[in-house]
Amino acid sequence: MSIDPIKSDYTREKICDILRSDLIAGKFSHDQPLREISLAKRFGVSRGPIRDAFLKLTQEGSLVYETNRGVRVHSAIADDERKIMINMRLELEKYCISKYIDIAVQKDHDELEILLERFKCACLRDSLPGVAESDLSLHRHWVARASSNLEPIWLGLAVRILMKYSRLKTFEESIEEHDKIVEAILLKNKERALLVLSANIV
Amino acid sequence: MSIDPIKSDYTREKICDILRSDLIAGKFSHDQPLREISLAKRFGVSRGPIRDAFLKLTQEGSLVYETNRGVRVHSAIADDERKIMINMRLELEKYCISKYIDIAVQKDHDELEILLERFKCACLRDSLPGVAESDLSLHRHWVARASSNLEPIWLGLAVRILMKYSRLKTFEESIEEHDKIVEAILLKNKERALLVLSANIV
DNA sequence: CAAACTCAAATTGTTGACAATTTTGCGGGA
DNA sequence: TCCCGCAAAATTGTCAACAATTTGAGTTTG
Repeated sequence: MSIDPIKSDYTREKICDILRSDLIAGKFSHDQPLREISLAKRFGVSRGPIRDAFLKLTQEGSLVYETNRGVRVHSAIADDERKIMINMRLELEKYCISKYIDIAVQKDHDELEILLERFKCACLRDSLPGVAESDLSLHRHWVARASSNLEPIWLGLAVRILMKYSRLKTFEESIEEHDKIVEAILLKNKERALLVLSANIV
Repeated sequence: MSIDPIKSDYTREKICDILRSDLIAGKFSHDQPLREISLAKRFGVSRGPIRDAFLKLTQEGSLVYETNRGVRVHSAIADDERKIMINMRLELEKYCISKYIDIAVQKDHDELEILLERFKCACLRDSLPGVAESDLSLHRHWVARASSNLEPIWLGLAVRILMKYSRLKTFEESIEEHDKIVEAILLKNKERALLVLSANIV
């Protein structure tokens, strides 16, 4: 299912994902307005799908919308807000990983390893948007699998947290951390998984 | 500002708010699909604004979207998911109320009392959608004022939490609880505000 | 009788056009 | 020089039409 990587027609989902990783990677500056027309041209679609993507990203909190004035990149979060968010994300993701270990089947483990590999490749290619996207996809995998209810809430947190500090760690550190997390999951070692997760989300 | 209650042209924001309170009030059943055309007719607009509202509500987590199949009402959350959400919401709203007490000016306090009054009226009129909407507006006031960054995250939590248990308390209890919260805020008594808030969010 | 196929109806996805609003640039006057 | 207006340009808001996809009833076929 959905194995068409060459297909170049952008649906609203893809546009949303691309814009999100651009946002996380810091390709836009804070408070910068995003114009529907220019992005429509960039992706070769009309304004409809762009508006859809804007609305999703607005709800996630990375964009701000004002009536008749469109959207702009959200301003940076304060340190105390960031602390609250990290605590929430950590609590949430701990619950999800714990549950994921319980319910994951072989097929999930296969997908997990693919996502990890994709993340490593992005790190080695040193493409920041790619790293941001695959990092998010990896975490999103176990969150979504554990609870479709918590996933949108988690996504909003993760995006905002990553937006500012995405350059904090070296790619080598990131690879090692995610290696440890996935390894613990595959071994179904809950305790260790939660421990290494806590080190990753800071 | 925005005092035009008779104005019958629905912008996407209003449509979104109306649908959200209907959702919270339980007007739709779980897994029920929502059709763009029928809602477009109901609100007297085209499908565009309806789609916008769907995307926002999907991101908040009360609707689920599937490609080419539209949206449907999200299924009920499990008890352990609910616990996680309540914890997160409480932590978040505590932070916001505490900050709100620090930064609120007279104008905010005026608005707060208006929102409380609106909530009481809805309770006495016994209109469940109205109660849901004004309850949310009241809490949203101090959250939004404290942090526009945390607001969308808070909204997603609050909606999902309220969706299932909105009939749990009597309206008299709700009025009393909110009276206490607002009273504590106006007196700038942080400790008491956080205490009564904890009793309200369960 | 059940499974598979066919085709029409219903629904979503996308687009381009037009209306409404906001922003921008340019003079004119104190 | 500064500060209004005012009109043009840019941008968002909404709509109706058409394309693509899914659904469902009816029919055929083994």
